[in-house]
Amino acid sequence: MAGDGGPVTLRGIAEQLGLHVSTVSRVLNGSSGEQGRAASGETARRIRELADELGYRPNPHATSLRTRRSNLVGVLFPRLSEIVVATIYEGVEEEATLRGLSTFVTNTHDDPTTQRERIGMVLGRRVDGLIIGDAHLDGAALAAPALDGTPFVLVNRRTDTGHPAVTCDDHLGGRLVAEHFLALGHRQVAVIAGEPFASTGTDRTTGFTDRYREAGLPLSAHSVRHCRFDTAGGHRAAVELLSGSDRPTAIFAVNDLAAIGTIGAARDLGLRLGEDLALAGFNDTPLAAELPVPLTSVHSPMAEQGRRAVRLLLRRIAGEPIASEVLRPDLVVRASTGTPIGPGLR
Amino acid sequence: MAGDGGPVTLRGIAEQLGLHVSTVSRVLNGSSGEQGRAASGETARRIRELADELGYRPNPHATSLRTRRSNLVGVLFPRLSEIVVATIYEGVEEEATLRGLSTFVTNTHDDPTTQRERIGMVLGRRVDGLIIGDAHLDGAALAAPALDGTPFVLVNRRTDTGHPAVTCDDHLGGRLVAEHFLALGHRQVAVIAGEPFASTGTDRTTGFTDRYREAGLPLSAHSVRHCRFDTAGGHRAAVELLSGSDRPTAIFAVNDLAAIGTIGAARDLGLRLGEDLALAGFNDTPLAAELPVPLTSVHSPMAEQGRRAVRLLLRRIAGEPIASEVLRPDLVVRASTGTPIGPGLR
DNA sequence: ATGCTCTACCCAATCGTTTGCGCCAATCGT
DNA sequence: ACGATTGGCGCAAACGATTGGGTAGAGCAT
Repeated sequence: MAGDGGPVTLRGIAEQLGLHVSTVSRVLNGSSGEQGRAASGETARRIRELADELGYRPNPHATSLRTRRSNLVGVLFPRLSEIVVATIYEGVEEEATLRGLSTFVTNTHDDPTTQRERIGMVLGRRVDGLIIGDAHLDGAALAAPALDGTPFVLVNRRTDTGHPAVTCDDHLGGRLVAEHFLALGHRQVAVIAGEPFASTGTDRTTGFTDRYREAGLPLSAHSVRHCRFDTAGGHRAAVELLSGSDRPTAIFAVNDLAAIGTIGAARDLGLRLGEDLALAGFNDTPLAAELPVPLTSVHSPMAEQGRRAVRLLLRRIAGEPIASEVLRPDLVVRASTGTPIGPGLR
Repeated sequence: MAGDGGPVTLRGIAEQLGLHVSTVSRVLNGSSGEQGRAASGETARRIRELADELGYRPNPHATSLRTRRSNLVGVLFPRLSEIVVATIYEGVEEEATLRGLSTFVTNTHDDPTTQRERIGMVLGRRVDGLIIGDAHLDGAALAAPALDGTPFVLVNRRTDTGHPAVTCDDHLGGRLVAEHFLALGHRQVAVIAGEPFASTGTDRTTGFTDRYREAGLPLSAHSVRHCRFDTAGGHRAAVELLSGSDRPTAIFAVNDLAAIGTIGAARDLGLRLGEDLALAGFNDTPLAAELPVPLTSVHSPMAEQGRRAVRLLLRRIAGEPIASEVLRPDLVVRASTGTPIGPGLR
């Protein structure tokens, strides 16, 4: 029962029991070694009993002030309204809760100024570490001097600057799609490559193009189109690709949203998916399967990335040596890549 | 330059300047009234100069401990991976940042136990208030005794228990769809109604059914199907509705995800959208426009709900009297509701 | 009786801010 | 010239928890 006269504190409990606050503190919070030495079994029992009768909850501000540990982590993402990101965050939250951490999550819209601002903001809140999901390949925002000292790990996107990261093996994902297209006999293909600063897009793209090059069918420069990671961006890019003279028979969109934009473009141009045009996306979002023509997509373990990022960060905070982790994707073939248009190629 | 020897504190600044920490505190933080009386203009200037040369950032734990105000708010949602929710959260975050608040946001999966747990968790973090986006109509989780004392407002969903809320006028949204269907001549219609505990679904449904009843065409009980707010749920419900004997010519799905599930079902049953079946969704998510057959949907101001919820909460925290707010939706007609199948009805 | 070791506690400093009050000197009113 | 202001600060007590040191008494051996 709270409300007897202000929130219940260690001191309140100590006074009611005629004990000293330090004794109560040790019983309620001390490392199990201390617990024993702090009070007799009987006293400890009385303390614990009263504490939960009163609904005692330690004041985190006081604890953090004293211990210099906040059990807070900052989480940065471009935009949570993208389902991929939101799903990663679900994993982050799940694992964080399990470990007694709370998270500040914030949208940076991939804008470097906002990124720096938000990093400053969470640092101001004295987080113990950060999980950064909006890294740009050049790692620019991570060079912020303010960051040094505070541990962080990347998730979803890596940088070229070698910060520890948990990612999907995007390069492999791209290869899987290429492999599939090749098996179907597609020789004229294109990539909707996403933003050039995001490793997800570029790695998936190079995975794909590498495989085609190995097959002796290198992609021309104009068959790789960058665009925003959303439906509108995918739509525009697809229109450009599909209205040229040498129209591709298959398109790899590096994420499902761009793929959906591509579907819109194909519709506008009168192309039938899986027949006139093969299309593959990435991330296997729940929508992929429900589309009128179900979408072939690369499945990536998103929530798992989030969980692992938390664990990795925790190890880093503890000062243990850590290494980046790469998770394995796999291809889910559906109707949008239709049937072979020619003999398989190798 | 941080790192000269621990983080920079008021005391550090005060000592370097030969002043007392209280003076520095007042200059840097005092209400503008205090600022003037705290130090001479010259002294104030020196303080401010040194403070930002050293990159001083007040320790929020110390401040919160002392002032009993954390500038933290807890935000509860069923799942952030739903785009509607994520968009509302973007509004929340934007406004919160503007007001100097930070947010803890958490997913409760609409599970009452988790809801209570998470409420306990954010309360344990000593938030100044909560924004609750996962309310159930019965308001059960909000009766938690722990909550009393901490101000909160609802967003997106209201309860029957009269807590202050910011919502879309869902009832009106449902009416708009009914109006549209009636104008197209649909007499046999059905609703995919979402979860029965969420006001969004039930209000949209009754808005719709009320209008049809007024038109002299009351819906039969089995033309209203509850389901989960996701594509799979929509799919199942649609299959049930569409494989019965008196198949509806138009379906109102109370959110876009359920609508997309319906599209999948229609596809499986060989029904052409906008021709054999009219379909309308709700929320006008970015996908709606890109679908092969663009989806008619009710547009609702989602981010704005989030922003208003923050402002409302702030007023409540300040002890001002507040009232619920209802935002106006509007209908966006696209190809999925096709052309009239008969003379318009009234 | 003396010294030792436990057990079961208590003491007090500390984390970094905020804020009511007090104090000294200079200025003002008369 | 003398008391009353007021400008410009300093003092110290909080806020609630943690933690390195006591210390008093009991029990034991010498």
